[in-house]
Amino acid sequence: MPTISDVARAAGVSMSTVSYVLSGRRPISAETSARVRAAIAELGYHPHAGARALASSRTSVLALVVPLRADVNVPVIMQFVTAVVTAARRYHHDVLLLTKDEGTAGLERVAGATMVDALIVMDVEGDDVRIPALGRLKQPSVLIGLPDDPAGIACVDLDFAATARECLTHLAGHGHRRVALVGPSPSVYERGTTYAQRFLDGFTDASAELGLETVAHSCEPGADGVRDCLAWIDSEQPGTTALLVHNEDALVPLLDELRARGRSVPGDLSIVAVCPRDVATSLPVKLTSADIPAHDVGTLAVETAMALLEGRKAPGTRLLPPTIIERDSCGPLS
Amino acid sequence: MPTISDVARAAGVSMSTVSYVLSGRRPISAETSARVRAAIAELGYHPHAGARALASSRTSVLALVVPLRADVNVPVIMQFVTAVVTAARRYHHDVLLLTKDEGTAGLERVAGATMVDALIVMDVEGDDVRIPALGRLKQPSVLIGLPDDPAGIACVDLDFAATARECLTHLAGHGHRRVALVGPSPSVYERGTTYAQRFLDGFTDASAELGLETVAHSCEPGADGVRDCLAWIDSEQPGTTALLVHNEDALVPLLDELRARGRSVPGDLSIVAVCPRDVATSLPVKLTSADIPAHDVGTLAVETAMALLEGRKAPGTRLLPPTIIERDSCGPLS
DNA sequence: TTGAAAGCGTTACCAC
DNA sequence: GTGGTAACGCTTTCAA
Repeated sequence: MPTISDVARAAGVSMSTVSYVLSGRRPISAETSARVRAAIAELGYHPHAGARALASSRTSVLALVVPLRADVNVPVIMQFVTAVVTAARRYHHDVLLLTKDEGTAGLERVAGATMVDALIVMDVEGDDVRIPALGRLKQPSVLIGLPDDPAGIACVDLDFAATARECLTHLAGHGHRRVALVGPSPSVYERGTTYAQRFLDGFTDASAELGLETVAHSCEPGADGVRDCLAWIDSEQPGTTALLVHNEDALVPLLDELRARGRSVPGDLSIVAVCPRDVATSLPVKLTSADIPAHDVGTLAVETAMALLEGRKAPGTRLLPPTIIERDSCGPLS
Repeated sequence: MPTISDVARAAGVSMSTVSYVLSGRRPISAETSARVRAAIAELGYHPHAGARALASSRTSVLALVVPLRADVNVPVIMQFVTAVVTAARRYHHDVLLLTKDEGTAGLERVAGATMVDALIVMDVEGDDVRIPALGRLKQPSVLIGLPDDPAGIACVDLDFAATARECLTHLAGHGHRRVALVGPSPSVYERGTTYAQRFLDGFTDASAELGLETVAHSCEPGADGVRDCLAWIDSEQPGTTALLVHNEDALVPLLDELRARGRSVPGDLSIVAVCPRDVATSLPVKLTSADIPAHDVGTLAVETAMALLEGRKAPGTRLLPPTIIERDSCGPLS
C-alpha cells in the first residue's frame, strides 16, 4: 500500500502538499494539484483511515444504534438505516452499526475508542438510561425520537401529536363524528418509546377540540389481536364510522377481518393509517395515510449530526410536520 | 481523554506493559496486571482505535455490504444483519455498514483506507462484478451467496438445491405426485442472484428422481401476481395437489386467495414454504417450511471471516443443509 | 517479567 | 504557494 510520502515523491512535492491537495484546506496551484492527483491515481493511493483519525481526531464515521426488538416494524427500521447510510455518504462519512442491546456500554465503547465522530440513536425511550451516558461523551449525538426531557439534546422525529390531530381533522372533514384509534401493541406503550403516547395525546386533544366522540385501544399482534380490538371498539363505541390505525402490523389482518365481516372500506368504514407510503399502497385497499417519513427523519438526523460537528447548530428538538396522503380508504359518511 | 502513557504513569509501569496487559500477548505478573487494570478503571481509559489500527494494522471492524433493492425481503436482510453484528461482537469486532449501491467503489474505499479487517458481502450475483475487485483487496472477504464460479472464494449459504430436494421428498412422502413451484418474482431470476436458480435446479432434478409431475413458475408481487401464478398452474398442470412456495412475499396473498376460493390448506392443497421460522408461524395456517437460517448463515460468515484472518482456514464454499419443519400445511393426499 | 524506543501514516503548525 | 517536522497514541521489536 502506497503512503502519502510515496505520492509526494512521485509527484515531486512534499507530504504536506499532498495532504492539502486532498483536504483543500489551503490553496494549491492548478499545476501542482494536477501532478499530485495524477500520482495518486497512478499509485492507487488511499489515505490510511487510522492514521488520519490519529492525526486529525476525526474519523469520518457515524455510529447508528438500531433496535432489535420484536415489536418494532422491521421494514421501517431498515428505511431509517438506509436513509442514514445514504445521507452519511453524502457527507463522506461511513456508518458503524450498533445494536441497542449493547446498551450504554456500546456507546461508551465506540465513543471512548474514538471510533466515531457522532452518534445517532434510534428507538429512544421516555426515560432512556442511555441519555445521561450520551451527555458524558465527547462526541455529539442525535436522538431519533423524543425523550421525556429533551432539554439540551438534539432530537429528530415526526410530530406524532400533530399527526394524530391532522388525521382526526381529515376524518372530521369527511363528516365522521365517531372515531376509534387502533393503537400499537400494549408492549409499545409499556416500553416507553414515547411516540405512541404522543400520538395518543394528540388524538385525545384533537378529539376534544373537534367535538368528536372517540375511543382508543391498543391492538395485540396477529389476527386475534385485531378481532379483540374491533370487538372492544364495537362494544365500547357502537356506531363508529372511522378507524385511525397507528399500527402497521395490524393493517393486513384488519382489512382481512373487515372483508370477512362484509364491511366495505370506505363504504361502511373509513380508515386512515399511520404508516410508510409503500405499505399504504401495497394493500388491497390503497389506504389514506399519514406518512411515516423514515427517509426524511434519517436524513435529517445525519444533517443534524453534521451541523453539530461543525458547530453550526445547537442541540434542540426538530419535529417534522405530518403529511396526509389521500387515497381510497377514507370516504364521506354514508 | 487519558492515553496509554497516563495509565502507565498512574500504575508506575511502562507503556509497553500497559499494552501487554491489554493484549495478553506476553505474561505479566498478577500484581502488575492488577495495578494496571486499576489505573485503567480509575482513569476511564479506552485505547484509541485509530492509533491502534495504525500501529497494529488491525481495525477490529468488519464491513458488511447489504442490498437495498425492492425485491428482497427486508426482514430477512435484517436477520442477516443482526446475526452478523451479534457474532462480530463476540469476536470483539464492530460492523461498518455499506450499501450494495456503492458497488465496487465502496469496497475499494473502505478496504483501501484500511477501515476494516475483512468484508462480508450479501446478495451476490452469479457473475458479480464485485468479485474480481474483492480479489484485489488486501483484506479477506466472505460472500453470503454462491457465484457461478466460487473457486478460491469463501462462500456461505443455505444449500438451496438440497432444500428443494428435501421439500419435494417431504411432499412425495405424503403421497403427492403433482407439485407446483411458486417461485420468486421474475426480477430475482433476471438479476442473477443464484439462489433462485439453484433452488429451481434442485427442484427439477429431484422431480425427475422421484418421478413426480411438476411445473414451476415465477410469481409477481402482490395479490394479482399470486392469482396469475395460480391460474398458470391450474391450466398448465391440472390436479396439482401441493405447492412449494419459494417466495416469502407471496405467502400472505396466496393463503388469502386460496381461502377466497374455498380451498382449504392442507385439506385440498398442501403447502411447503421456504421462509424464516417466524413468518411460517405467524400466518393463519402454520406452514410446514424449509427454514431460511439467516441467523446461522450470518454467524457462519463472521466465523469464516475470523478464521480467514487468523489463517486458520482457506477460502472455500460452505453450504448449510436444509431443515424441514413440519407444521400444519402439509397433509396426506386426500 | 519489564522497559525503551522505533515506527505506523497522517495532519497541521511554523517557516519561507 | 510550498516545504519541513512535530505531534497524534498505540504496538512491537530489541534489550535487559
